[in-house]
Amino acid sequence: MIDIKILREQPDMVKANAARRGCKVDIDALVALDAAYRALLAECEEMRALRNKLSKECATNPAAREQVKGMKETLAAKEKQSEEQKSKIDAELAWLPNFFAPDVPVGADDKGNVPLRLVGEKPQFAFKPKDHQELFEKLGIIDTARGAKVAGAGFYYWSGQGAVLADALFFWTKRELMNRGFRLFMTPCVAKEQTLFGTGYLPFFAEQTYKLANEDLSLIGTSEQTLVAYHADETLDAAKLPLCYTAFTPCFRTESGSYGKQTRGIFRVHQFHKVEQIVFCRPEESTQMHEACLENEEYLLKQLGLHYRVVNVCDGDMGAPGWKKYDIEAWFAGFNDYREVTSNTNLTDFQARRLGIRYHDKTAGQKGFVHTISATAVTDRVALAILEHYQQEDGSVIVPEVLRPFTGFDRIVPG
RNA sequence: GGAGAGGUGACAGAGUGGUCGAAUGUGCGGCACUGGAAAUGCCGUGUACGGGUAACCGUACCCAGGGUUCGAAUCCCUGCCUCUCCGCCA
Repeated sequence: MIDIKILREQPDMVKANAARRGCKVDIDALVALDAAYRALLAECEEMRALRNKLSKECATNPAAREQVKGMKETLAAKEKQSEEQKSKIDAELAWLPNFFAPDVPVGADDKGNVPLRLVGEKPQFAFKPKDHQELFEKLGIIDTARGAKVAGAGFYYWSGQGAVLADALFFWTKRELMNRGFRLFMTPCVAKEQTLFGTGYLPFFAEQTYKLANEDLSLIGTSEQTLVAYHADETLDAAKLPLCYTAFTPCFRTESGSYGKQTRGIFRVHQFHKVEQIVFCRPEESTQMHEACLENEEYLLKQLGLHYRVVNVCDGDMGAPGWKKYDIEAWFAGFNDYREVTSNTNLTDFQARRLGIRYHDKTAGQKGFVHTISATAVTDRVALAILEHYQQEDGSVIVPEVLRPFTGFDRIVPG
């Protein structure tokens, strides 16, 4: 949600931003509606002030009672109209996207993302590297056929050494983040509509969510939803900021409309697993915290010995809530390409406004909405990158050293 | 799942139709006292929206949504949540 005052004071800027983001809201009509609403609201408040005044006289003055009675219907009608205008304004406002950081590149889709740096070495193979699907079939560590049998296409099982690898990866990641000041959570895996709205997933990504029948609940698409909304309607003490939270949860996405996109293996699925980084911070800190989260992501990938690149995501590839976003694309030897493994967005006050997450600096007497950062730490995709990166000619996979204390083995072998 | 109790400001806790945005206590901020502190005393201390350069003014908010009434924290209905007891249960 953007500040409606910006809409009033700089409608042209809002209009330009909406155009750039492909937002179809009629800004001029919205501005006009807001003006009409405020005029009507002033009328209502005047009438209420008069009513309150007369009501106090009722005990001693019967004439006042008759006068107030006469006002009742008119006031009720005006109030009803102003409420209708307000909800219409809110509904439109909910569709307005966040603004962009000045350094967000222009582009139509992910091809417009700007690579910032390459890190690590591309692994060299004396043989033709397999993609992760070939590998897990050979190793017997991921089972998509049985996933489909039990839950449908897009679901899968990790099993045996593969499940241990994924488990070790997630466990290790949580420990690393805790060492870097993150508080670990286990969160609900379902959330109310208000939560999805507040975090900016609704109304923008409604088709992506699994809604439970006959309940005001959906499966979470990410623990960002439950972690950010954790502080909904709260005022945080600025002295305690930034707050850095992490959680591991499954993430459910319908992926409707994404057929044909990188569907081989389990790259794009209905359920994946993620360790998340969430930061609540003061507005002036958010750029720095955004970079800090990126540094955490890079640290993890470096420790795992993976080759990757960092890209500055362009406007055409960024969701409506985002102000600036970095993706990290790891090298997938079997695909012979870089593919997104993590994503890191500075949402500024977009979510905080919707959820009512404020901060109060008592010493400076400063108040406002916090900024939130939402960044991946690792997901299953990182495990897939490990498989492709560390594969051997015989189809076995070497386990990255940092994970060995948690796997208890240093090589995944067929079996 | 059954039975009961209850949801008021940062917290505790009054208030059962009007001058209540809300007593009192604690906490917090300021001042006084002190060599300094404790204790004590005095003053102040919610949020949002609208209007105003500002001092300030108005409106709304006592879980949420409806209703009764000239007027609702207070009465009625519905929902949500919490607590206690019983049952069931990983």
